[in-house]
Amino acid sequence: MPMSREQIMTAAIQHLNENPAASMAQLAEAVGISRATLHRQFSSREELMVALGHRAHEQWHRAQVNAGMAEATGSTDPYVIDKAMHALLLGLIEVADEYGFGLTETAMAFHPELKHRSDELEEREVAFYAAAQRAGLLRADLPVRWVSNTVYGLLVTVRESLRHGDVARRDVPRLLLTTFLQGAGPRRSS
Amino acid sequence: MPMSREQIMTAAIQHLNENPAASMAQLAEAVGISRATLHRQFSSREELMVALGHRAHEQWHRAQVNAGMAEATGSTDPYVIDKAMHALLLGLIEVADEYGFGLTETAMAFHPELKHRSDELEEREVAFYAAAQRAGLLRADLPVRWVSNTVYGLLVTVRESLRHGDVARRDVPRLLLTTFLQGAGPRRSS
DNA sequence: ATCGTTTGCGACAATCATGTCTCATACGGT
DNA sequence: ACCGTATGAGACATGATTGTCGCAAACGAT
Repeated sequence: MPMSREQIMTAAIQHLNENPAASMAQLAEAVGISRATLHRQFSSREELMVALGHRAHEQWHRAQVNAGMAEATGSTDPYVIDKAMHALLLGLIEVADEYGFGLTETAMAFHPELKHRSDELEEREVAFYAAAQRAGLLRADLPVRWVSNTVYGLLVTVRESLRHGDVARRDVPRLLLTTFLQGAGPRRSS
Repeated sequence: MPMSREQIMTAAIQHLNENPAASMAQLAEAVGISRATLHRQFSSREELMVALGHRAHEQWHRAQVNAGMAEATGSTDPYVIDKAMHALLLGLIEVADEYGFGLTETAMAFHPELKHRSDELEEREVAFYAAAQRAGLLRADLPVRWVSNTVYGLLVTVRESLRHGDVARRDVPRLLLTTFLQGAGPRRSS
């Protein structure tokens, strides 16, 4: 049975997470196929990268959908928005962990098609954070794009912490949520 | 007068912040010198990168020193530690902005010498954050390395926000400090 | 004006990743 | 067992980058 594109992509991503600058030859070896076969599935390195980016965006989008982000954005019920925000952040942890190298790799942002899709997804998320601000769930004195970039930065934090083994995987949701919402300062007396 | 190594490095960094994958030819052009002259100052690309990494580490170290981090680490006076933490974060903003490409570029972390120095600087900072935890200035329920990585991630946030023009530069210190210490959640009733 | 140094320019070899191609082989279904 | 297909191995051309070199021109100080 020929190794499917999906299988190749999964293995390629795992290797790219360790060595983002891996060559096609290195990727083929990591996947366990020959360079020729890799080129038969992805005619160029760029095509592979775009395919990976596309799949990462699908995952990202799925995290937004699964969290009910769109509906929550149109809602004014703090409970609905809060629940969506928690679910969204938990989903983003998975994406950041699986496609971590794409968080920082600049090559992904060069392709206009990928950049457009990325901007689109980010835009929806920004709208959601704005709704969370209106509902009083997020500080309203922060520029909403700063909030969005904060989530991004904290996902980099997650990735680094897991890469270095600084924290246990099961602790990450709690760490991310509390750090995002309460910060690292001491809990204020309520 | 020959263009000094320092001048070359400054111009090179500015260009690398825009295009982290720039070739020696592109860097030479950006600096305003010929490729041959660039090679006369830095015999190899690796030497240039190590020199840039070394300078970034110097700046980082300077930020720690200027903040009085070492003394504060040995202190138990919350005021001293708090003052140092604020100064440190403000200093790190400068470093992250100037050497931003080094935040994400993996090439810098491959050279053993640079990695060693980086680990050393990070270790001291971790010790400082631990002191801040003991003094009650940072949450004690967070792994100290998570705290350190949080600062790192928020510096990525700073860089992205400035790159995209999402926030004004003068607002960054306040945004970073309040986000780090209080998070993005609504201010708790004190 | 002259001399020593630095620079830019162009050429050069070497290396590496990419993309294409051929061909023999192994595999799978019938 | 047979046949079509996918695969692996390897060769090949190509392009980009790197690092080196030589030489002529520009520059600076005296």
